[in-house]
Amino acid sequence: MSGKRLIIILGPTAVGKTDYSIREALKYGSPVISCDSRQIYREMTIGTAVPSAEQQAEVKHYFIHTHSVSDLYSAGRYEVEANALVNRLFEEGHDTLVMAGGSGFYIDAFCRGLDDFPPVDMELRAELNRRLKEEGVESLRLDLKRLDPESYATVDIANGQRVLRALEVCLSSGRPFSSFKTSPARERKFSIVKTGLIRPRDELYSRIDRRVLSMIEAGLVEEVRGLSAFRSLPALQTVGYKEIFEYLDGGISLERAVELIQRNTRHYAKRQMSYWGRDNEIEWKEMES
RNA sequence: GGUGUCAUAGCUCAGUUGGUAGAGCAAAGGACUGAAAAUCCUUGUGUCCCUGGUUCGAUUCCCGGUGGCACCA
Repeated sequence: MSGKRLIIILGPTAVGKTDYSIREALKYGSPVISCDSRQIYREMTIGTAVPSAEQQAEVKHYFIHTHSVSDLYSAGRYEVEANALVNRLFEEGHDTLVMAGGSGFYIDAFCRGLDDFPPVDMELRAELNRRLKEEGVESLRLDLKRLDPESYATVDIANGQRVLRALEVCLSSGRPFSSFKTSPARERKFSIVKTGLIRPRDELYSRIDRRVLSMIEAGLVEEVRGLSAFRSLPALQTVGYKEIFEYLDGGISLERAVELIQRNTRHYAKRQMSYWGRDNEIEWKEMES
C-alpha cells in the first residue's frame, strides 16, 4: 500500500475543522474519518457540535454517532477500529483519506498505537475509584510504589486518575504497569500528514462564546435532560453537559451555566493546543477570519 | 445642595500600628500510553483614584478634588 496518504486535520474546538475537512474530503473524493471522543456517541448531538445532516449528506462521515454512551469507549478501541477502517478504504482504492478531529490522544493512538495493556476488570476499577474517593490518592500511591516503583517515579503522582490506571493494570495483570510500556510505535502502511488549524486567541474565544449560545438556542437543555439516566457515565463527563445537569438540579442559573460552558470550553481549547504544542509533525495553518 | 461612606490586580475584596501589597475567581503556561471535552501541575510588578501637605519615607495620616453608594434636604 505504498503511496497511500492520510491527511489529519486537527485543531482546537470551534476553530472550523468541520467545514475545512469537508472541503478537503471533496477535493480527494474521500470520506471524513472523525476522530472525536464525544461525537462518536449517538445520544450526543447538540452539545458536541456534530456535523449537520446537510454536511453529512455532502460527505460520508465515519465515527459519528456510531456508539452508545453506555458503551465504554476508549482510545484503544479507536486505534483498532479506525485502523481497520482506514486499511479497508485504502484497499478499496482510495489514495488519499481525510481524518478530522480534536481528540489528540485518539489521534496519537491511531497514528502510533498504544501498548498492549491487559484488559481491566471493571469491578476492580470501581473498587479503586471508591478507594480514591474515600481514602485519597495517597492510599493508591503507596500501593503503586510497592507494586511498580518505576511507574511511581514516572506517572503524575498527583493525578488520581493516572495513579489509579497504573495500579489497576498492576493488580489485574500481576505485572508492573511500566513493564507493558515497551513497544515501539506501530508501523502504518500509509503516510500521515497532519494539518493543524489555528486562529488568533480572541477570535477563537468569541467563536466559542457564540457557538455555546447557539447550542442553547438549538435545544441543548432538552438534549441534556433526556440523558439524565446516563449522567454518571464517562461519556457524560463533558463540557456542555456537566454544567446543564447542574442547572437542571437547580444549583445554578441557566445564565451561569452558559458562562461556565463558555469558560470550560476555552479551557478545553487551551488544553488541546498545549497537547499539540510539541508535535513537530504538525503543519499549522492560520484560518481566515 | 448637606452629611456620611467607599475608591487597591481584568472582577470581588483583604491588608499595610507609615517602610511601595495578597487571596478567591478570571487569565496565562504546562503534563498526558484504553476515562482524554477526562484528569492533573505551575504562574500574581498593580500610576494601591488624582492634586497638594506632614514625614527620612505616604497606598496607609491630613486638606482639597473627582467618581460610586447611602441617608438628609
